[in-house]
Amino acid sequence: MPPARTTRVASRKEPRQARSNQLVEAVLDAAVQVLTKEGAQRFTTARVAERAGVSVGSLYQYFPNKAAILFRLQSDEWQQTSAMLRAILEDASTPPLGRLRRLVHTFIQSECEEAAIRTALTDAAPLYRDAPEAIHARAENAGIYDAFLREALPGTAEEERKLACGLIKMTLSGVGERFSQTPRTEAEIAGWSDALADMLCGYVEGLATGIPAAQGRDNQSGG
Amino acid sequence: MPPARTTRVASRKEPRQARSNQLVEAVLDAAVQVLTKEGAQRFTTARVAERAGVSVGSLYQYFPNKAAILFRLQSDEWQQTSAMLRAILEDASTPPLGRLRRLVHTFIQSECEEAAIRTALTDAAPLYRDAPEAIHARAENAGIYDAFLREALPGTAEEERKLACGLIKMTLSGVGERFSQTPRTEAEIAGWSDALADMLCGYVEGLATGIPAAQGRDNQSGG
Amino acid sequence: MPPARTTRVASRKEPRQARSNQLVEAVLDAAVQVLTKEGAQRFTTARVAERAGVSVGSLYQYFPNKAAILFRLQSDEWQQTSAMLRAILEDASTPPLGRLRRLVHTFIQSECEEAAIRTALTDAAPLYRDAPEAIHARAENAGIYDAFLREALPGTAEEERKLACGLIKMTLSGVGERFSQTPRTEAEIAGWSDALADMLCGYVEGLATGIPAAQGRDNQSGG
Amino acid sequence: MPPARTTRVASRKEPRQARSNQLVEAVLDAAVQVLTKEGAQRFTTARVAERAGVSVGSLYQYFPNKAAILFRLQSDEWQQTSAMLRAILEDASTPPLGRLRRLVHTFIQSECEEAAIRTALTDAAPLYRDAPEAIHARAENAGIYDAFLREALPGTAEEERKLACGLIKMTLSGVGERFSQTPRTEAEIAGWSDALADMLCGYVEGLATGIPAAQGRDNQSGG
DNA sequence: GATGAATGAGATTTCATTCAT
DNA sequence: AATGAATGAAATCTCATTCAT
Repeated sequence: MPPARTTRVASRKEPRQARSNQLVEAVLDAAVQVLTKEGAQRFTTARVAERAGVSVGSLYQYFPNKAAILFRLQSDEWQQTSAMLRAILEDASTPPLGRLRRLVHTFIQSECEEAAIRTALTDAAPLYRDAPEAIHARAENAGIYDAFLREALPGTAEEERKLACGLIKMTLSGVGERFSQTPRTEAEIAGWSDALADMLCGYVEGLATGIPAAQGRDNQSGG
Repeated sequence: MPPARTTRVASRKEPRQARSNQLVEAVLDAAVQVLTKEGAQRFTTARVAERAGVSVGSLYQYFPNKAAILFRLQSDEWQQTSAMLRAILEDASTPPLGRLRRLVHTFIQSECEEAAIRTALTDAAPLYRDAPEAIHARAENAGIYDAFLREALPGTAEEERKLACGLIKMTLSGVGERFSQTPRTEAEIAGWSDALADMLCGYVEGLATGIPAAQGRDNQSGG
Repeated sequence: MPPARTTRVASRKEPRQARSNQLVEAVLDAAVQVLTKEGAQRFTTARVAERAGVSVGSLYQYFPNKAAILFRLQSDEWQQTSAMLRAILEDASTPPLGRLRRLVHTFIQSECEEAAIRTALTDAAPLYRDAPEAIHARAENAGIYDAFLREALPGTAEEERKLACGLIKMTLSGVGERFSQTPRTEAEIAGWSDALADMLCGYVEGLATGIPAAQGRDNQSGG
Repeated sequence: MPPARTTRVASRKEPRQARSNQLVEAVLDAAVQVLTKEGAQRFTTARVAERAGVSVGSLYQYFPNKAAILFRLQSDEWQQTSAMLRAILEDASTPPLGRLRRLVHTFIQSECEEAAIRTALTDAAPLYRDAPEAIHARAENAGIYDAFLREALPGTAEEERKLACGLIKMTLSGVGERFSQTPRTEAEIAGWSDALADMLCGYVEGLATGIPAAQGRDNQSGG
């Protein structure tokens, strides 16, 4: 990969009424529309400005460059996902694996609903991916998973937990991304979510019992 | 998403002579270099031709457009992966879950080795993704997984097997992609591969015993 | 002939401000210069922009593509011709054949004056000819001729008049085009115009008297 | 118009068996096909060579450049027209105006039949038009017309005859070109040809009687 | 004589960004 | 603050012609 002229991606001026600046909202809305209706290839500042009903000049008053718009969109997505994660994984009224299963269902469902924008954002990722803000943002929800696993697997070693955290996270987002690439029926979503939850819960339970599903390891017969 | 002007992506002429093959090879080599050293954004036909030491015109004699070069790269990747899949999953001398575990290790290892080019190809995917050749190519190794699961889970219903196939495939590639995004040590690779293999083997074994790791399901206590 | 990728040829934005109009005018002026001084072969957007003293980008802000510039030039030509046609053929103070004669003179004169640009535009015709706007524009002055002939030949059947309309129109433009291909003196222009007018007036008069100059028809002796 | 880098357009080597060289014929056939099926825009030497089943190299052994192929096509057309002209206008067994009428019918008919190739050749004209060979070739059939008019209008002055020659020629080719631009039925062809013949015969007869259809002249009443 | 791979100038068009108004 | 006209570098792709084999 290239030295990646790291584009500064944070908003140029923080609009005084955070989140409520109409222009910023209009631009972000328009950006989503352009992205989903025209694709990442045709995502141009001119098109976004036009659809937002503002001038390019105004657009550039709040976003230092094109990447910043995309990053902001992605940021919002991440924030929503974070909130969902937190709401589900921290829900003490449900046993841990019940939460994990619910998380899987909710996450896959939302991935399918947002497939269009997510695909487009992924396509556009090279434009904002390497910005420091993006790198930082991605690290964020690691903590939520960790707290969850700390609760689900009380006795586990730090290292092992970290690894499990990462694996669950990657599996969820990787499968979510791929699964939602094709349009899905509600039944399909439910079926796959259950299967994925089975897999993840099985994994976590294996860790809990200390007898990891070690089938296939060299010293084992494996099925 | 947009109607996606589907680019034809197949090679322009089937080079038979040594000279031409050299040119095609040179272009593909150069393409990999440009992609990994400069990134998908700066992947231009002019740059590829220059680095290959040929003229743009020559390049266009063998590739109808830029997407075709990228697709060819991706195609080769897929073919290698296919071969690996087949070699490992069809190895009758190893018990099924042993093969699955070996597959995970080999796959993750290779993902890490090829991380740079794979990331770049992913970035460039919008350019060739919708070409009919690409769509067809992606469907290909489904059969290998299916045969494997048919052997590993003899009694399973068609539908259930299909789902498991898809889930394993998506998990493997999703986790592989995400894991290899950061540079990894050999130890990390081994550790994560084992964890991922544990998860997948556990899942398959669960299917085999007919007692899916149903923890967390609504009618269950969940761990 | 080929399916002819029909280029949209209408102006990109309707320039309202003085500044923009200036730019459009500059481009059109430059286009005429390039066309006449360099020929249709060397008529490129870059050259036009350069001669107009604007950037290519600006040019493309007002014309969606090269064809649109040419079409606009042709359009203007057609409009001028239309106006001339109308002014002459609708002039009630002159007897019909007098008007026809005057039309011939004026038309041939103007064809000779604009020979250079007209030839160049003809050369470039393949670029805009098939655009819907062009097809529509060409049909326009048919009405003027028709009204004229209705007056000159009151008793004639619809069908016959239509044919005469077309014939006169084609003769005028066909001869005009060919005659103006070589540089001409004023005397030549006058002489040929008179001859052509003689021919056309004779033809119309023949239609009027109902005794078409049927010489040479199979049942006739023919001179 | 530009100084027009006058391309030498004559064949590079006169193939020994004049007109019978298979390669030349194949190329010319292919050229016609490419021109009519793909249009002047897509008329490339590569395409012509491919359709002719020869290599570009071979093509360039007999034609010095692309323009030469087109010119040769046009030349052949002109030669055919010349032959037709001569056959009809020199036919002593028919009275002059009868011949003229027959010429009109035959010419218009053939224009309609060859519309496709003629349009394409016209589009391509800028490529060969200015070559000395082309300029010379165009002047050729003037003689045939002149001899004809000398016979039809024995007493006419040199100058007047020259003018009439040119006018008839331009009218015929101009109307033929425009009329054949739209597809026509046999009935249309017959009807228009008669009308055009009426006009031309009327004109010639007017010259013969010495009382040119002077309607519309300033000192006349004009119908 | 024939071939066809190689060339590379050149054409069209797009788009992020600036800055005068 | 807002506008949107202007910029011009850069990207993709074509094609007439040559020349080594």
